[in-house]
Amino acid sequence: MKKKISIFDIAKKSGYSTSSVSRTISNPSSVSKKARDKITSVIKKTGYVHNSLAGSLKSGKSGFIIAIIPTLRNSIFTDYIRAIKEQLSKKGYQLLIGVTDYNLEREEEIVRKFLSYKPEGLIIVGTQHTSYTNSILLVSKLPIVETWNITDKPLDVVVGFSNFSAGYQITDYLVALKYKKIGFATPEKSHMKIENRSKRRFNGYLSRIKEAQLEPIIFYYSEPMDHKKCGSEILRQYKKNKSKVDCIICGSEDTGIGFLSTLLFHNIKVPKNIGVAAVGNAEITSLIHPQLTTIDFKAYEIGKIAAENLIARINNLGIKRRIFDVGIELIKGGSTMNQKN
Amino acid sequence: MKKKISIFDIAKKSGYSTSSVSRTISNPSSVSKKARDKITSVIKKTGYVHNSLAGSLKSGKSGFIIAIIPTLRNSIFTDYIRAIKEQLSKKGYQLLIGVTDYNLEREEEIVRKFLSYKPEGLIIVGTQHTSYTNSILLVSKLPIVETWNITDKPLDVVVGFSNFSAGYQITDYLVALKYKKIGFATPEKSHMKIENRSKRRFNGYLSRIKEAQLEPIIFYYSEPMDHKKCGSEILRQYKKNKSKVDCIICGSEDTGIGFLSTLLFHNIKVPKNIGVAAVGNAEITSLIHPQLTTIDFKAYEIGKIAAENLIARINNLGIKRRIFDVGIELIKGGSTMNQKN
DNA sequence: TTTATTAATGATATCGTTATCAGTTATAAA
DNA sequence: TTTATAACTGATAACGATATCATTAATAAA
Repeated sequence: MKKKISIFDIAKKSGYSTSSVSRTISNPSSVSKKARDKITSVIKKTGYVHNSLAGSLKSGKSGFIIAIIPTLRNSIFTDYIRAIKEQLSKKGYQLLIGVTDYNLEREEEIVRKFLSYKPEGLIIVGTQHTSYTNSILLVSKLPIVETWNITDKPLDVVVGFSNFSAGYQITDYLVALKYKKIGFATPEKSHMKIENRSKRRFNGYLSRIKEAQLEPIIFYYSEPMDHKKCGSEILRQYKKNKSKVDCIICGSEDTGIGFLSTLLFHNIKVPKNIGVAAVGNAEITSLIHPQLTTIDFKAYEIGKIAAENLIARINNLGIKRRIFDVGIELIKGGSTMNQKN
Repeated sequence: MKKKISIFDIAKKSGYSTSSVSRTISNPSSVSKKARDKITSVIKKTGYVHNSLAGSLKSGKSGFIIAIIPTLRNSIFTDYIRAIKEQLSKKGYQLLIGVTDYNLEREEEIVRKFLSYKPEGLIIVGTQHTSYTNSILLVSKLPIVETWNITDKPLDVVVGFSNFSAGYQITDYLVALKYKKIGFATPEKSHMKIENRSKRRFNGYLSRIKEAQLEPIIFYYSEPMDHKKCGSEILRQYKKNKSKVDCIICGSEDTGIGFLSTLLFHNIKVPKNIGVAAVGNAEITSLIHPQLTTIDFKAYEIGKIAAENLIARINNLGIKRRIFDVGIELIKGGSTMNQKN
């Protein structure tokens, strides 16, 4: 059994000290060219592989960043992770991903487990956590960025948008289009235990509906379900009394996509027979024909800004702002009628 | 500045040795209930967080698994990662993800960097690597699973499917549907530098076309492009001479989706005016109306089997099989005409 | 009761780095 | 040339766990 090669072997073979070898690896410019060249060539020749674990142990810097998300099933979160990953890679940080499945207890477990990797920072989806999660995060004194939901009192930094505003704005657009009977589809009991996003979107809708002096029309569906099932459940309710509603806002992009494709499948014309819109966006909404009218959450941007801020915070660059509202974007698709100018 | 609490502090405060504390953490059943309870309570009280890095250093087991993928932009790879992540989490392994952007030099860099985390295994997309990558992987003696493309001589284990067969099977289906003028859209110069997947799919098509004594009709588009641009480029070529082709197979799911949605946007009826199919699948293809006829690669399954095999290999469970062909699945959508029985 | 066996505990060396500090050599200033 | 400063190098002690081996306590067998 051959013993593994360590920094000592490189030191011996190159005629320099372990210190110089270590420096050559982590900060080459602090070593003379002569030494650097010699050491580098020995490393190549021997096939030596640096051990980051040992390095991190001594230096106290692991280079790990934790990102905690509810699921990998939804493209908004994979876009978000992609943004984070890109930013971190640029700066040499390693990403560790935890998936909670929308479960706060699972989140707590993950946080606990992941803290043992001695991360330098943490990005987490949501602003609501168990009290134990909150306390260990606080005690850890780690830079933390909470994301998606704007809150007044973040643990540290928060990057997101207002769900109320999302619901409000999509409704506002439909009101402007002169829809008079605007419905809203929302899960009966939100499976989004992590936060009551659905409820907030719904409240935004309600608020705008009242301002317009219209009647709220509510469609409930039970979760968890896949796109298509949600769609057919809403369709069933819609069919019961078509004249009562001229447009339906789906509380999430998944539901919107499912509902729209269900309508198309049943040859119900959109937007001629009924308008469809959704709070939430995904690449796919622009590929369906007609394109789905949505509120885009800018998942990528949230991830990007969150990661940038986390890195700045880790490196103690004076971060003053603690709340970043990245806003939302209205995407006007063909699934609702055209604006009359 | 308060000193950080270590296993020594827990040992002292609980009246047991560091050995017992360590055992309580990593193998509780090897410690008496009395000791375990005492130690556990001290850990809770002090808020002690275990340091996996130090543990890994001594034990030589990091618990890290590396997965290297070309991109996070494509849902087939996020599904694949999700499968891997799920399997690894079950067994307590940590996933580190590297993204190559379809670049073999980048892949080499990533492999080198990631080996410094002393992973216990590696799952990688593709079977073609730089010679340097191959050599460090071989030297590392790590369990390795290559994925997606079946190859005769894997580095270690390979899990995937045959691209030739994918091209062949979709063509076979269209032939069976009595299409006579079947076109194939493929990138002029594949941006998939990592392997010539496109070419292999195309060869599968050619092979079946010849057997059917039909004429091959080729559409080239230039990459990299987004879905929609590919779609309109193919549309342009199609429009030049509509009578020459009654059905087009797109070499990738992205292109298929883009082409189909472009056709719908231009009010060209599918499959009435033209049939559309694609090699490759994504959740979205079933949500578009009409549903896109595709060859599904079973991304999730590849990831799952790859991870399961890697874990088995790490734990030295007798793995005999080295090549896993997970096959492919024909999804019959409405974007091609119905089978005539 | 005595002996054999098993379960539980502890002392200590060690994993492979880097931080720290001390020492040496090279370069610039006087 | 001498002195001051900067650039480079090296010896050594950690970082915080766990593996190993030795020891003691508890239980079963004789």
